[in-house]
Parts: sequence; structure tokens; C-alpha cells
Amino acid sequence: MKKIPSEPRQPNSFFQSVYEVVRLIPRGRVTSYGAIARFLGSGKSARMVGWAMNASFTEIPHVPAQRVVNSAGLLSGKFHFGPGDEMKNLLEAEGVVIENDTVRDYSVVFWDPAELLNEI
DNA sequence: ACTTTGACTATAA
DNA sequence: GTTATAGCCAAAG
Repeated sequence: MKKIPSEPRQPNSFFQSVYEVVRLIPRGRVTSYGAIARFLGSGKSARMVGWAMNASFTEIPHVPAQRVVNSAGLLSGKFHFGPGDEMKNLLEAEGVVIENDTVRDYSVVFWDPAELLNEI
């Protein structure tokens, strides 16, 4: 098997799995890094999810990274969206209310990837 | 191959 | 509510 030039990452990397899950987050809902990591089987690798998001900006299709917050509902990644409160702006555009950089009614708008099994 | 890093989380004080 | 600490693991340097 030859190595693939211009494509340093493996298609089935941990990152790719994270991207898929994040893209499944319904509009107007949010989830946490830990929930994603746990859904993927690595419950303790929540930090890796964040790291994956860091590389998600160059990914196609677009990954709605703004729908991923930390366990407290805090927009911990807002500084990675560029200047200003772009992350907050995107979330509010989807109907998510942000109060003091934190998702209001977090337990309500929270979406667990496990709900995918519920839709079936 | 080794060390450092990081958009985290759970627990304790 | 807060701050402090330890554990965690894959990718980057």
C-alpha cells in the first residue's frame, strides 16, 4: 500500500469520527466534548475532541464546532473562532440562548449522541 | 522515540 | 458558587 501524498491524515482517524458525530448535532442543540468522546468509546479522551475541532476548520464539509461546549455549558472554544463572539453569534442564530458565555438551559438544549439510537 | 500540549472532566476543598 | 488538583489520551513538536 502506497502512502498517500497531500493527505497526511488517515481517513478513519479519531478526528474523522469526531467530525461525523458533530455534524449530527441537530440545529439549535449542543453537546459536550465528553459526551462525544464517550460515544466514540474513549470516554476519557474529551480533550482529543477539542483537539480535533481545532483541525475541523479546514475540514469539508463544514463542521458545526460551535455546537460543542464543555461539560458546564461554557463556550470554552470561543477564542478559536476568531475575533469577537463569533461562536456565540452562530449559536444564537440557531436559537440557542447564550448568557455570560454559557448556554442557558444547558440541560434542555443538550443533545447526547446516544439519542441517535432513540430515533430508530 | 520522547516530551509537551490541550476547545476536558470529575472530584475535593 | 469558586479554585485547585489529578487523570486522561491522541496528536504535534
